[in-house]
Amino acid sequence: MSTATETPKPHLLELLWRAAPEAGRGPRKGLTVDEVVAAAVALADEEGLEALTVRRLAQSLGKAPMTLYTYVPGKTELVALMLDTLFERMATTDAEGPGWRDRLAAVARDNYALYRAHPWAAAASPSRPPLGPGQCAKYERELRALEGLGLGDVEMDDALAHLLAFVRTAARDAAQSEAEREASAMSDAEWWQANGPLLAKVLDAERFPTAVRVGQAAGEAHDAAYDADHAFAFGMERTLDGLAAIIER
Amino acid sequence: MSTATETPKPHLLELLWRAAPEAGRGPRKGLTVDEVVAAAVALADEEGLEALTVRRLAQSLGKAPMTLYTYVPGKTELVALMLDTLFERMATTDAEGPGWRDRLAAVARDNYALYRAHPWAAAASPSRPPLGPGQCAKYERELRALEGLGLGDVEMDDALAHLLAFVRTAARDAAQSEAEREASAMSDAEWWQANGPLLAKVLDAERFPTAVRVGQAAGEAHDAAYDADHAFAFGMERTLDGLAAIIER
DNA sequence: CCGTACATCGTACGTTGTACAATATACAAC
DNA sequence: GTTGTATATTGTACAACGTACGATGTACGG
Repeated sequence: MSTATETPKPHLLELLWRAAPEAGRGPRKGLTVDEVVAAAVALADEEGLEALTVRRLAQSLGKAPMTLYTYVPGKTELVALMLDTLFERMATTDAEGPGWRDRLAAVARDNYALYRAHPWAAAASPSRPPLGPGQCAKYERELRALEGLGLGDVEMDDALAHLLAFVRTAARDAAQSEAEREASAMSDAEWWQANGPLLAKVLDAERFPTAVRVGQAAGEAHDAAYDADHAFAFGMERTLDGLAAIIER
Repeated sequence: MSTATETPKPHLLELLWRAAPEAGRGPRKGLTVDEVVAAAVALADEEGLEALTVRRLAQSLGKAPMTLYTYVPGKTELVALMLDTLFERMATTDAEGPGWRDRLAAVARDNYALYRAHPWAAAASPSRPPLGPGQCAKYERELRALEGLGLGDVEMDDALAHLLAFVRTAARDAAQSEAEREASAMSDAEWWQANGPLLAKVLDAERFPTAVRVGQAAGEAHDAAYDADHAFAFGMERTLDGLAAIIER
């Protein structure tokens, strides 16, 4: 009881910063945390977040499922680790001009590209990501785009969070509508043939005049294929305009 | 083969508009779609989306689990129905002033209130919700706040989608951080005691000068309790400012 | 009055994350 | 060199999920 050798399970923070105690007794470890995380990222990239199961991941590493719990306390922590490595290796581009707007636009585009390349990340990432090295470096780098604009520290954090939340949502919506279109057995024509009559009957222009008019215009404009990217482009300009209101005052 | 009596399973649209064929043969139905949906909404309201299982829902209705599949083709369609009834019964408030900004602010606040009252809806609702009667009425009503401002039809749709996406994300983040705080076994003090030393060691101000300064300021300003509502207030003003750029031009 | 369409429901399958206990291994201490 | 122990690995097992399938009973159309 009192002499029980407590093996405190590694907290998430220790894993993120790779601050494991490095014990020496017992058999050698056949893997590293990085290998597990890398395999998980590869699997999620190729087959999506729902294909990332403990069993599949263990299989891809040539181990039994339960073995992974030696390296990671649970699936939640695994996803956090995946996200942080993604942030650490994130590609960045230079701003296209000297102004704050160019810098923030580059930040937005880089994040959008990241989430489009790894759709599982947009779906998985929580509002406040865990404070790993990758996240911290990203936060530092992106905050610099807002430095020297006359904003207070709190405003800088608010502004960045606002921009990043928009990008993440846009990417998530884009990936989702893409997945829905792929998963849908019906083509657009088939869907319209099946549901068109009912829709026409029920969406009369007297009950919903504005909705019918605007909805039809929007549907024709972007034929649902480039819908998501258009929404991102529109939203990014609006978001930057919104930030301009507190920057250029 | 050719004379096979095909029982076409009801499409989602028919369910949303309650356009079921109303067959007369066989035993009486013991429930209605509305009763099932209402019970599902009540269950999700009280215990969250993850507690909404077919078994629990059937139990709350006094039926066997598989019985529900008589009324709804699957869980996906059930959630769509839940969302549409939520939209149909959604409470709206009047704008606080005569301008477009007051109208849009009212739309944003109404949506935020809806998603805060029914957190599962913010988590479940897809980017493009199904075209049920509730969704259509909501779309019509909210578009009217954008009418007569000189925007094109496509721009009106873009602007509304942009605003609603922001609100949904803000509400989702708010609910998530609230849930995390409740689910966390540790209090803030405990967490800090456990992770503070490592964090202090690893977050040195030389590697991350801006991040440390801004992060500390942000952390102190809103002590994580009213964080989410603050983010909504800030983001709403920024979003409206962003839309102003294309409305007041 | 009968045949059939349909509501109801019990059972079962494949899937998930992971708790638990058994086994094998390699270093620390003597 | 031997022994004790911490630990990596793994097989089995559990509870929960959505839902496919088939049996059973009911009530209306012919």
